[in-house]
Amino acid sequence: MDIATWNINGVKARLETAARWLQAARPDIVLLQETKSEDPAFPRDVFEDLGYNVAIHGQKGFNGVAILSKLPLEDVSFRLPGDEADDHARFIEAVVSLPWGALRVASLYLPNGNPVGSDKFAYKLAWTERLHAWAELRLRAEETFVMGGDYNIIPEPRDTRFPSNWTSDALFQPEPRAAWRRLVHLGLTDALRASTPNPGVYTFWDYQAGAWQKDNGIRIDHFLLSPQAADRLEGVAIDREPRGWDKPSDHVPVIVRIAT
DNA sequence: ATGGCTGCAGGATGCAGA
Repeated sequence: MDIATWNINGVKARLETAARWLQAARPDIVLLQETKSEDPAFPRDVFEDLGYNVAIHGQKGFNGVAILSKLPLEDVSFRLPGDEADDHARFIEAVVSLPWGALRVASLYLPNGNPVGSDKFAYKLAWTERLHAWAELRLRAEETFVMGGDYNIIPEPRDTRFPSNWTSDALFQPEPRAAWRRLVHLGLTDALRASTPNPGVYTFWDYQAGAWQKDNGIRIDHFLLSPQAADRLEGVAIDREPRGWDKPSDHVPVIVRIAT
């Protein structure tokens, strides 16, 4: 089965583009970020008509995550534990049943954190620690899970065309990069890096300054897999095509293939 | 390039993104 993650930068602005991609790629599960839609306004029908069950967690104006699934979604929950005061819609998880057992999927939208040193940066680091705790708990339970989303972290210099452009940016600071390494060192597999060590593998290109045309990209959309999920990893792909369509998101889908 | 776009809320322009 194929599981995709995609920051679509506005579900209402991206309806045609999203439907076009879903019909072409036909993923079984899609983890969406930056839906930017309150729940009553979320265009469920469009995705249901394409054969998906829909679980959403949105808010007004920004953020917002969702899970689309051709299989029924069970045990849906909407919050990353660890801070009851956090009212950002950045996390949703659910479970699907497969012949070999339960697969947990999480769609996460990690805070951007700019500017460095601000409250937003502190929030990013705190959120990452909460994600670490969540992953640790699931690993201890030896669950089969995939956590996909917009991590807003450039893990290494090879994950950006021009590392020097990002030295002052929250996405490339030592602290979030260390947090990423701590996540991986828990025993999670960075699906893309299980496939290739090569540079030039990006998931985001800025709208500005011809970044797409110049291939001035960064890799910030990731899948981390538990050992049980990594054992079933059959392939990973980044679909750059929709970045070249009209009215594109600035991110493209990343897809993992999991053996059923 | 001084974020040079884009989406959203709201009804002008500011916030947020990365």
